[in-house]
Amino acid sequence: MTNANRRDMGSAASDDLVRELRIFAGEIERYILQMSHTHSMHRTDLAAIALVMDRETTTPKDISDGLGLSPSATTAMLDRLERAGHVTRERVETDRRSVHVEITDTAIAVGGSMFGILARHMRQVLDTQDDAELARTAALMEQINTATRAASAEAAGA
Amino acid sequence: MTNANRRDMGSAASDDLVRELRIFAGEIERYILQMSHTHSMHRTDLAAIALVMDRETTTPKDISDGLGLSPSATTAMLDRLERAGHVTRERVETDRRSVHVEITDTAIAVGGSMFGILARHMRQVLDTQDDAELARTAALMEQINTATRAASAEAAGA
DNA sequence: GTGGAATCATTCGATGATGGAACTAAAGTG
DNA sequence: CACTTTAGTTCCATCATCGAATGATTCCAC
Repeated sequence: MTNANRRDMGSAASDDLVRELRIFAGEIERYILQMSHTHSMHRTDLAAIALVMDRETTTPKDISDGLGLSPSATTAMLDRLERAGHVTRERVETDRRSVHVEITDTAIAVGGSMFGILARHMRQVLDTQDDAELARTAALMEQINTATRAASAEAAGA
Repeated sequence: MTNANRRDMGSAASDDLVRELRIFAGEIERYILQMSHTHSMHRTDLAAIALVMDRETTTPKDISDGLGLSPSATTAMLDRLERAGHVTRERVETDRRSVHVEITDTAIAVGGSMFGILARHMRQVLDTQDDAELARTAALMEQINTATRAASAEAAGA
């Protein structure tokens, strides 16, 4: 295999992976949309719950920045989520202009039931794979997630 | 390494990957939300464009089924997309109750520019990886995408 | 061929998610 | 201390979405 051939193969495999990741983003969005209807939850609400779960500490400003919502839309959404028992809000002691948003066990349970069908289908695929391969893929996805988070931050600043 | 250890490691790697995929779904959702605001496009519109691009042939019913929208919301959205020059609609010759939805070059260009920042960040990660590893990961993602599509179909039927 | 049922996309009117303006409370700065 | 900035909320207008109704088309049993 010459260097020219190696370069072509690298760029093809890389492009393939990017394309599959793009398709995954579309497919899982559609899965979540289906589930949001089944559970009568608006999908922006679900996005906010996912953000609160993925971050260590969350304020309304984190949510409005992260999802690109206006402050007033964020307030209205947190009102909905609080009414539904999915989040709690508490004034931050060190900066009383702000509020700390916490996820509830109710929201975690709803989230878990939402991914039940998907988890079953995914398990069928993953159980046929080599364990060391899965570990390497998980490590790669971790790096890709960091890159995606950096891209979001850059897009938010642009 | 005993069988008991191997079993634990396998389930841990599998769980790690599922978790990273879940995180990826959240992160890329937030990236897309940022971009939808930058480009003044509603996120449901983006989801519809992605669906039309990922499927070979699309009708309003495919879109309303796929995204869980009502037929009337689907019509309103296609009106928006058509006005923006992102899709075209043509009556299907073999069944004149229906409409065939086609993506335009304009939409493809907008989609491309939307993923520019993300593509750059991802390229930095992928360029450090072994090519054969990328190819294996791409193949695994392809299977995961098929499983996700099956899960959406099951969720839609439930 | 005919009548009725089913399918498909659209129109219409009501509901509620979202953004912009205004506001209050709190923190930061010179 | 006075002024500016930050953070979240309230109020009101806009528009995305839903359910009901509609018209056109296709399917199916007789």
